[in-house]
Amino acid sequence: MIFTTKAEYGVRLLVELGRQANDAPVSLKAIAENEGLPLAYLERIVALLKRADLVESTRGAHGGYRLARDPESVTMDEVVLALEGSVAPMSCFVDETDDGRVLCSHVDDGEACATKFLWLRVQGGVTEALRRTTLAELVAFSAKQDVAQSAETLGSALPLHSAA
Amino acid sequence: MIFTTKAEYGVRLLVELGRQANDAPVSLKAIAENEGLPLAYLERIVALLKRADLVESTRGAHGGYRLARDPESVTMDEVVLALEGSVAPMSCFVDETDDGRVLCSHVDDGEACATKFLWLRVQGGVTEALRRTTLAELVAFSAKQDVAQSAETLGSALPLHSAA
DNA sequence: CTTAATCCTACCAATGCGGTAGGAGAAACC
DNA sequence: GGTTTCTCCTACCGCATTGGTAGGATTAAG
Repeated sequence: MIFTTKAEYGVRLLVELGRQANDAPVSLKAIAENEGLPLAYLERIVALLKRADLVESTRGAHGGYRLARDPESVTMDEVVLALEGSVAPMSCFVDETDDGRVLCSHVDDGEACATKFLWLRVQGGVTEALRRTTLAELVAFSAKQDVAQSAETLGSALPLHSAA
Repeated sequence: MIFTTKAEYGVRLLVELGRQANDAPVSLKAIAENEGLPLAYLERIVALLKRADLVESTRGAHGGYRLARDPESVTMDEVVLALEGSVAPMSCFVDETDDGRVLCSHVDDGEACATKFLWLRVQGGVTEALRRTTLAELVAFSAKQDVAQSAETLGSALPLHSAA
């Protein structure tokens, strides 16, 4: 498994916030009910997003969370970094270098890892895929799915659950 | 963490076998000592590789393992699939479809996952990186490292404890 | 001052991972 | 034929992490 539910729930949370057109804060309780996720667990997850300045919060009644930045500018690699810590292909990749880029620890014990070469490629593939996906894109996707689904459940003749 | 030590050790094992020029089988004990890995654990790992027809074994004294195929033709996505089961970005990706391609389980409970869209991209990035890396490439890389290292530690230009 | 929300921290069960132990078969070599 | 050296197989175990809960403090609206 590459990611844990932290990433899953955290991204969903952000998408949910992104769907909100106005800038009124959304309570975690609403999101938890909407997505069917445990509230107490979401609280800990949203804390990670806040620490990374991806969401803002207002406390007290009628409070909640809203996106701190334009969804277009939020790329998934920052999001996943905030949620999962870092994307390390292998346990020997200790997270040293500032922003998620990690390097192998046993560089030269005996023979230099041929595996390191491989894992670096994999890591590149993952971070590239994450970086080229923005929150806005996911929000748009989710909105499209909504349309498709309501059409399908209503029995109309509109495009089905395909992407286009 | 994307991969466990199964992938790490398994790939190393294959590289070690690939370094062997002749077709004489190599014992796990030799590999374990060479790489500093626990023998009993390697036994379980190599069983996965054998089940996937990536290595052949001969039992008894002077027995051991050898590659079952040309290293050029062995891509890392088969290897990792054999070792790790499947590369699933998220726990909701249950491995159904034959060869490692996995799909999301909660396709349409409430709203169709925008996250699924993301994880599929990530999975694509990983498998693509794995598929374009062959065992032969890793073996060559490891050999190159040997030369560089022996030159550096000995100051001479002779091969060190390499296969030949 | 009650209510609804964010915050914070400690706790807990289950799972999986890395590793060990102890053998049982199979082939080479004396 | 027996010993040695391997592959094979299965059960076990400590440990860390994950996913989730509990309980409460703080803050602000009404």
